Amino acid sequence: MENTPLVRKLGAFVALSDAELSVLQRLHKRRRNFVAGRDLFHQGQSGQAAYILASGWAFSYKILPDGQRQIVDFQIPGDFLGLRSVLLHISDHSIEPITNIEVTEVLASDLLEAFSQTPRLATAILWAASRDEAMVVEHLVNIGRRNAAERMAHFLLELGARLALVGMGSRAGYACPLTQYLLADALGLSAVHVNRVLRQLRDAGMVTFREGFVTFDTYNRLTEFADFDPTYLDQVNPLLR
Amino acid sequence: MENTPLVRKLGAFVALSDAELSVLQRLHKRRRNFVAGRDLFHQGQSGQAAYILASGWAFSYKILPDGQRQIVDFQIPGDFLGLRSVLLHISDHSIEPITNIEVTEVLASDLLEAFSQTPRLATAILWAASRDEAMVVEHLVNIGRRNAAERMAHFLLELGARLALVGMGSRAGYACPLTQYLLADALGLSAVHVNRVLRQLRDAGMVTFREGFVTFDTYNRLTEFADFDPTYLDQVNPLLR
DNA sequence: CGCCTAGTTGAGGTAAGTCAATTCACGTGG
DNA sequence: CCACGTGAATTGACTTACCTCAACTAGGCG
Repeated sequence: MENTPLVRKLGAFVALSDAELSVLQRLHKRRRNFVAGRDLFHQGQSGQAAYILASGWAFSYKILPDGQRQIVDFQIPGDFLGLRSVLLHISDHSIEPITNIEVTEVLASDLLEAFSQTPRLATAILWAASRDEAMVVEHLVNIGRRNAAERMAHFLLELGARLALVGMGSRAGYACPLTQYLLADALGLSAVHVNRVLRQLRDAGMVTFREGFVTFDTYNRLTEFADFDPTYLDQVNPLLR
Repeated sequence: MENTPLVRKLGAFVALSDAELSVLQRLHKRRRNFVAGRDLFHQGQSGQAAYILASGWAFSYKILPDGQRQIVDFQIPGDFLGLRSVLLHISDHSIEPITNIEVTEVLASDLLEAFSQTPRLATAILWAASRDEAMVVEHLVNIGRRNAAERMAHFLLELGARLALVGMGSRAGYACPLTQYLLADALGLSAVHVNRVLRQLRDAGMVTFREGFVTFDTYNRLTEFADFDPTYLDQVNPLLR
């Protein structure tokens, strides 16, 4: 019973007691499904519930008035969807499933109430939110100061490391349902240039992204090229005991 | 006694009881001063304490191995310094004061202990952290999808709105100690281009940044040009009562 | 007085964007 | 079964936003 995605995720941050686990269990109200391509919620909407992604892929993004899109992050199983929206009581971004997805719903009211019963839970959530923020910061550095090829390499490595943490990837590579258009909007590039950069990395013998699979040809050379340091992703042993 | 920067900030998020206020008071251990230009802490260092900025300006940044710098955000009075570092137990970024600054120190251990005494405090901190994250997300959109002039305009407006919240600015403008080099590293531009863009905005009659003062010449035209929507900054009335 | 930092401007280079055409896989309907 | 449309990937030709290098000015300070 303890092996829901949420328990696994938070357990990595804070050692949870039986009492805390049972509070956590009661948070999972409903299991829901959403189809690929239809927004879970939209920027400007007020956030009533957050979700934990159980299976499938999604992405969070913002749309500019001229129609341009910036993807903030991709979500993989175990990740929160819309946690910030719940806390700020308004969504500053939209979330769209890439594949069909399964999620478990967490109501805002339940979450806040759970905090008062088990403060350590609040600490765990705060930890998870901080890790999410650290990822966004790394994306900022990526887009702000790296060129297109380094950016792509860094992105593919980060995604691989995150997938490896949930058993969906390794140093060899991983299955990846992202299109070049999605990559473009995540990396602040044009789709055409994404294509050229992928070819460049492939020709250089570093990574190959073909037909839904990312293959790391020379992992070490790639990490050096991209200046990839996975520290910010590490789920160390529980820090609160 | 209730009017420390931290109390003001958190009180905007969560209505705090007398008991909670007194816990909060005890958090403020020491008042410290740091001089301009010397790092408060450095990336890779383990975070033992966070600070609340009482006066002066600072910025958080990351350095790449080739010496390039990406500034993640600027901190003004009332902002946290290194909150994420404390929670992740390791700093993923550095912080440097721009001016001489005064801060109050909050020890990590005290903060976590306070959570267990007053869970609503944890909620308030989580709120504050979410707002910080929302700002970083907006910076990501800014750098990823806006051109240099829009980026600059958006940045100056955001800073103005934040300063207005703490009584240090208005729609007319504000005092601003940032150099063009700092702006460049925050916006992912070169210092030379920052100079040109500032001239362009000045010539267009939208903003003037001269000798440490930002003056909004035509506030409405500027917000439209930059697509600036301050929702993500708004400190609405306390949501938890 | 001379050095240093911040700002300013010009000339020329380049990384990445735009526009456009082609291919391929897939699904859908006549 | 084939015609057709649609979305994704690919590649070429051309444009451009921003960068780099470089020179010069002005203020602050030992």
